[in-house]
Amino acid sequence: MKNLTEMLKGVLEGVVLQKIQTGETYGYEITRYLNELGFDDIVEGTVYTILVRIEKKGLVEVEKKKSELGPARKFYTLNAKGKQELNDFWLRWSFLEKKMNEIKEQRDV
Amino acid sequence: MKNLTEMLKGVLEGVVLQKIQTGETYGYEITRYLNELGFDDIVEGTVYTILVRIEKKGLVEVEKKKSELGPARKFYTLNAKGKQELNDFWLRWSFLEKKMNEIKEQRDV
DNA sequence: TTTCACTACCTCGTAATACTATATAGTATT
DNA sequence: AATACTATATAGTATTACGAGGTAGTGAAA
Repeated sequence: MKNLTEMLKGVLEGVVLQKIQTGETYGYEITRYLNELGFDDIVEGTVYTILVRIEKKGLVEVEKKKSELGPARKFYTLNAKGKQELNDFWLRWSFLEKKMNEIKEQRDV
Repeated sequence: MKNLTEMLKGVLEGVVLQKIQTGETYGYEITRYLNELGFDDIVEGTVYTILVRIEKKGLVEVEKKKSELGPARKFYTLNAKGKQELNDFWLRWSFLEKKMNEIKEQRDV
């Protein structure tokens, strides 16, 4: 999907938090997940930026583990604050989704 | 709704375009509309920057008309390019909404 | 053994966008 | 005269995703 960049602002971080909550994961894997999901244009740089940010915000715990395939991986897990933030994120999303549907209905009026 | 700012990026412009398509309107009225809809924190400055932007992009026609209540109003209407852009906007939104629902379903898995 | 592919992380600079704050001005009411 | 409401405008700021590049480990092919 083209021109999605601006629409992803304020959304992508929540998606990453959700992915982490679903199960311990790391940057490279998150990028692959997003690409497979259909967010083709999301590159590693974008994901790492988000990971640095959520770590600075204190939303995650980080653990470095060796990989058999390459360099060590940095695994992320949500802490209490991260779970709270994820919950708030979905509340924001639901609000927006509801409002957008109200607006959308005027489309063919 | 708090902390909605980032999530509105890439969305608000589309909402404004939709409002204009629904019927000839102007900045002050658009701001009131958004506030009534539940986007309480959106102020006039935000709307006017969007209006300047979509005019520069050539998505709208502008007509100045006198008002009985105050200074003259600048009325906006969508042109062909604006209608195309609005259509593209809803396609982007639908894509994102669909993907977000897929992601959201993992929440309680 | 060296070259390539894949895995994996990191960071600087840029563009786009919403918001803050402030200014200007017309009309009506008190 | 002062206030409230209507109405437009813009310069500066913060946040965010992205582009472009760099570093490094492992294993397979050349």
